[in-house]
Amino acid sequence: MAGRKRKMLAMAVAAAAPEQQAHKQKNQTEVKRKLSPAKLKEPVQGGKHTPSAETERSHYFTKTDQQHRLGQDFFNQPCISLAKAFLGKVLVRRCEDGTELRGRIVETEAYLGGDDRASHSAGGKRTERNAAMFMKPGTIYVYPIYGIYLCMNVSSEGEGAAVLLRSLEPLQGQPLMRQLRAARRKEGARQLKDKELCNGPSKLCQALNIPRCFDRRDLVSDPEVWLERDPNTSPAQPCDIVSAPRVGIESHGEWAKKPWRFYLRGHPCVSVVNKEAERQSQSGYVMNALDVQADTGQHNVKKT
DNA sequence: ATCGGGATTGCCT
DNA sequence: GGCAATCCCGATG
Repeated sequence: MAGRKRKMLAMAVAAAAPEQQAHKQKNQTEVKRKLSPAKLKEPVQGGKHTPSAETERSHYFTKTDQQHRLGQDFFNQPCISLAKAFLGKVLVRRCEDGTELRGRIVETEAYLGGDDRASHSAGGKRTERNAAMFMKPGTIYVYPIYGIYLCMNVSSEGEGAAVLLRSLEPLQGQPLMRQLRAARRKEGARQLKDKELCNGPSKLCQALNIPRCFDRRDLVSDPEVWLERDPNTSPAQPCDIVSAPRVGIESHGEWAKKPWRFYLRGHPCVSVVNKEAERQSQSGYVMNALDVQADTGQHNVKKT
């Protein structure tokens, strides 16, 4: 089952995407070690290159930072719609030292306000904790769970509605992700596979170093965390998306059954596979997303 | 001031 | 596959 080639169509993706014009270019000048977007070759040697060189040789010094960043328009959609639209998009975390961590979103859950009893904002309930759910679309909602973990959401349109990010496919910065994740694990535990780095809502917070204080930050404008489209991947088709009941909320009866968890069919980084839901929708598309990670997985096993 | 539960994870059997 | 870990937040008195 090994070496299938990445199959995603590299065709025109460029269509209907409003480009949020970048904010400050200041990143440009203070870059210490910027990584090439496509490859992940050696970090650039010390700060020897000049800003003008960056501008000229855009191949090596692309400012992908802001180029592919998703703007306010993207987040301005209803919760369920946004939860699906997230699939395939790339979450980026720019760390203190300039290191950028990237992961492709492969699993989400929609939590509506109002009637949705499983939501923190059920019945319009508004507290200090969930205030971010009521803020403008694109606002990050980070909350602690079970005393030890964090979960990251993004507010959408709709009063009190937000999307939970449940898993990512690691794309860049896996060594640091592994380091961050290992901090919590038993000493001497086996090394995590790449696909295990971000396959869960709290795991991805650890791997991308998303702290509680990121609560209420704005994905549209924040310099340390944002969302971008992947220029090499076409948007997920409906047949690639599995809709299943959300996990971990079975105490909420009726509402626990709503199929508001969404994930890329066959993707190895999905935290919980629901075969029943996959049967119910359709089969025969299974190959697509599978190949993507088979590729990445092998890729990353070899260390940098 | 106290109490109970939780949108999970990792280790152990 | 079961279950403990761990503590913040919100509800209640």
